[in-house]
Amino acid sequence: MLLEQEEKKVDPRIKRTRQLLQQALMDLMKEKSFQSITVQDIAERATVNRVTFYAHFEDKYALLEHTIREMIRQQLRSQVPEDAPFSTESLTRLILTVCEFLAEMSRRCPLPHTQFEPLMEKQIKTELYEVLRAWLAKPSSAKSSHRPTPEQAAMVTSWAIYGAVLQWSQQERREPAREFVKQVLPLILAGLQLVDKVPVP
Amino acid sequence: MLLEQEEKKVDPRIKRTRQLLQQALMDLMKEKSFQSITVQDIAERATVNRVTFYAHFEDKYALLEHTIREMIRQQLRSQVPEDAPFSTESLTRLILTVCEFLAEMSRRCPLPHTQFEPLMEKQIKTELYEVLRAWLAKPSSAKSSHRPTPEQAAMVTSWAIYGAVLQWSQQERREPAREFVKQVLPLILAGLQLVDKVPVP
DNA sequence: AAGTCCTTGTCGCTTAGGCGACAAAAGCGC
DNA sequence: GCGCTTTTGTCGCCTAAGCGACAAGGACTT
Repeated sequence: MLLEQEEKKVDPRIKRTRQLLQQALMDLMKEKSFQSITVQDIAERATVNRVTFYAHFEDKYALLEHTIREMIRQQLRSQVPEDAPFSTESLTRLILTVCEFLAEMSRRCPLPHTQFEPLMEKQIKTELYEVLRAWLAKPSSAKSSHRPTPEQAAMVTSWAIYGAVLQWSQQERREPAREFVKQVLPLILAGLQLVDKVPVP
Repeated sequence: MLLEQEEKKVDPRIKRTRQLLQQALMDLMKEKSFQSITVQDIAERATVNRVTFYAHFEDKYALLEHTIREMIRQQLRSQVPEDAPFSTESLTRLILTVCEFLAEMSRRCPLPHTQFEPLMEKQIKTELYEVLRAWLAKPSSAKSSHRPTPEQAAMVTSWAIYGAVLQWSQQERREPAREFVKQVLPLILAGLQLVDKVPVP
């Protein structure tokens, strides 16, 4: 209700420039460490003026944040089609996607990525929260006390999911992701079932 | 001498826009026929406004011309490093590249491409001419009469090469490109050897 | 034939992006 | 410490790109 007509009339040049910048950063990070990448490098690679960079992002850290956010968002949305109905299957895919994302990131940046782990955590949880809130908010129109609000449930669950996946991803001998998801799914589901109208499988 | 400081101070936005447009056209041609592609389609794919298209090209035919020209240029330059010294080996690579290009084009556009064959012919011969002229112009500073000028030789040779390769590419049972090049190389070379300072192998 | 729909070009006006230049702040060798 | 280079931000001025709207031509249906 409050946020409705988003991403409508954005100047296409702005969209393109941001796209170019974040693509440039992703490309560069395959070649060298984030620290050694300069704003100049990014601008050059993106075929964009350095000044233009600053018109869009505070600094390279802000761009990194935005980039990671977009990556996780796209990956989540591709697996969970925006307004899909809630189901244990959707939830499974959701958790699985986070597994793959974290595994991919730790594979690609073995050590140096420890410094932007908090950043990733923030972005991933935020996106998880958005998906979950959208799921839970739909059927709940009746106000029943003694039940958590969809927002509360979404918040708790997003933290729970991230925590579980993080632990999984940090094991050096980790089981297959599918296996892991099967094990933690009941845990995650337990909290959700307290919310109004969430189906019990 | 006359044309020296080319491609220096071109606004990067212009370069980028043209690049985007020609990339968009190439992508679209993998999906549908050139005739059925509209300016709108190209602009959309390139994330560029339709009006901007007209600021750069007369119509889609002009873009096609420019695109083909860039494609053949890049392919030639990648095989023959700009100011490589002339040698039979370079010449072989040159002819081979034209073979591959024409084969690729006729493979990709089996029938519909007959209509822009003249267009391709023009662009390919022009680029061939440029490469050859650069080769032949280098050592020739002594003016000897009764010998063709580098420009004449380059012109004749570019036509000869294109003609030979075209005939080869239109055979339905054609020999391997390398085989073919070996056979016609002496023919091509014969004319070049009349030019000052061209080494006889 | 008249009807709609789409594509093609072209027009001002607005906005984002490119540029040169600058000062401030890091790096870095010595 | 001290120069030296590189990087970082920030300033106006200029130019390319986006937009809405428009007329004019096809193409296709009825």
